[in-house]
Amino acid sequence: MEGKGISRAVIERLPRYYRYLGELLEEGVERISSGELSRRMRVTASQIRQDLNNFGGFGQQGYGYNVKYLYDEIGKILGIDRQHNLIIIGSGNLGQAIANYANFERRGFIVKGMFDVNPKLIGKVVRGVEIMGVENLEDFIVENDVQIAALTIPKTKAPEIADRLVAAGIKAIWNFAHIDLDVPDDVVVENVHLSESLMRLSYRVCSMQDQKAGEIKRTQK
Amino acid sequence: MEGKGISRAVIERLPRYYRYLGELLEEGVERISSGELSRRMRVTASQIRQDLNNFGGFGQQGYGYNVKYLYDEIGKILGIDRQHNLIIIGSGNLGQAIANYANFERRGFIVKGMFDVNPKLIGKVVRGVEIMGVENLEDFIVENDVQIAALTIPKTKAPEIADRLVAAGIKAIWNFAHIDLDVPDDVVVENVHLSESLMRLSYRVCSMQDQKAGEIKRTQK
DNA sequence: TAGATTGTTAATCGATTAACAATC
DNA sequence: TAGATTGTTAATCGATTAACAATC
Repeated sequence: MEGKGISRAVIERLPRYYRYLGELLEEGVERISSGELSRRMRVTASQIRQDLNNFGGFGQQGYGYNVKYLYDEIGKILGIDRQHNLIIIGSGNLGQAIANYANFERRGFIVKGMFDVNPKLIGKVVRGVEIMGVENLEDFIVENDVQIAALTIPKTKAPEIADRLVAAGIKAIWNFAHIDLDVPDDVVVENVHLSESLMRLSYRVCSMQDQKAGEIKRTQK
Repeated sequence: MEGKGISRAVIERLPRYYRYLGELLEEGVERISSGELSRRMRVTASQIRQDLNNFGGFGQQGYGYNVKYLYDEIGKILGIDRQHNLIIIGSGNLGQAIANYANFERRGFIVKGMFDVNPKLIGKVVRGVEIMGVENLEDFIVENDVQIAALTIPKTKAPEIADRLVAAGIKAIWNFAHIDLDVPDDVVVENVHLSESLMRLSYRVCSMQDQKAGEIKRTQK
């Protein structure tokens, strides 16, 4: 499971493979060929085989891939078989949504604690987890072996909290704040910039409209 | 503003440029060169100039780019200057987070309505918007000129609702359900698969650990 | 004018697709 | 064995970076 040398593009696609294999598993499908998976996922069979072979040969000539086996192997590659302790900083709607969701999905992600600065939220219990103030953040991280922090706080507060997280030895930040965080090389930051996603959507809607308008114009000529 | 021929990679980067220009604007910076922006954003100056020149020449030799002008132009390209009416289907924590956020950001996105199937939520008012049942979804879309629907419902219900949205003439779906939607070519789907984001995070944390373990091993030899 | 910096062409790099021998 | 399908190499395609003439 050598982590290096795997391109960003491949890693981006892995979770999607995992999801489709999970669906196949639920449907009771035992084996699948790259060709059939390619039709379902709307990617080329070549790409599927290339991607998987970054991590080893999981298939068998003339047979294809065993769904359960491949599913488990990708799970291992993604590290979903290991336990990840996480905390959520910012316990508003987004923080609570993530708490529900991370526990729900269960695959190795455990919400150990939730934090907020709002006194109205502190003390409230979400999915069995009590919301705490951020004063003892560092102690909590160390005592509970927390690896991942989800950051769902305003961008103005994010850099300061990120620094505290890093100092406390956090391994990764799941960043929902609308700002790029500056952290050491050995701390992973995974950004979810919803505003940027919405802007891309906007762009695509507009360019679709322009395209249609163009077509009409051409037809009328 | 020709929508076609622009590569996906460029579109992905546009909102980030917009965000950095917004920050510069707040800092009171009037002009910026691709070189200086490159240092801030940690991308190559070449890439910045190439990206921008997909849409026209916004700069001036020997001077650089006027921050306010470039900010506005990218806003236009992204379609943020136009008004987008949106609805949110699924009014749980995630739906409410989006409602707060979309109104908050204001840049042309207006939450016209919120929907849910849960009777406990129906009738509740979030940021001045009342949560409705999904019975009259289609009428609401037509009457309110709704272009975008955010889908924050379980994956089991998503395909059915997506079909209804498409039939009602929606232009785009902001999809938070953990499933790929099957819609006609002229309907835009922008996916936010949080589970996949979390898996990528997990992968990167694990491969970082493996990398470190490898380094220690090598040092000890 | 001289210096700075763009816009744009050319070179490089990496990712995707095609092809096919290996093999179950 | 014959057919199917992988694993893998080679070919193509596209995106990024470098270079530099144009020009403010």
